[in-house]
Amino acid sequence: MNYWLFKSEPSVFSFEALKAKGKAGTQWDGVRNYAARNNMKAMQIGDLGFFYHSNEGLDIVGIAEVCALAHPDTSTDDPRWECVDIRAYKDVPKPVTLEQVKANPKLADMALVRLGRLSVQPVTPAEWKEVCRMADLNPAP
DNA sequence: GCCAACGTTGGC
DNA sequence: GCCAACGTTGGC
Repeated sequence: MNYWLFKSEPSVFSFEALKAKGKAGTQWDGVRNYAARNNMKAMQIGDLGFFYHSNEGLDIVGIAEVCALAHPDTSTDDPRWECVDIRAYKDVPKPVTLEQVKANPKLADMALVRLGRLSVQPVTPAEWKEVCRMADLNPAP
């Protein structure tokens, strides 16, 4: 099991929108960045990822579950781009803001802080546990 | 709305 | 293969 973080602008696709997709979830399309794509290719069914709202909110609002392995992104003809499918796993009881993440020394190396623009990021088990603790999600899934 | 950071593109 | 120009992202 690996942990990840998915970024999305809520005005384009929010966690609420993901929940509305139900168990089938949706393909996480539109990613046009090699590092982000490589992260998706490394994902396995059942992997979990934080769902982060960028631009508005600036907080981790929920957890998503990978429900299909990387496959061609149907939103483009370019065969380089692949994506996984994700579905909503659960809300976090208390959203964790970027400000809180930045203020926590344990999370100083998180990609969210260091690689601000990467849209699909890996999260270490230690970071996962810490953010879950901050979100009042005990035990961490 | 601005601007910094950074990834990608394309000319050489 | 380098590097300058450009476009996009995302925090503020």
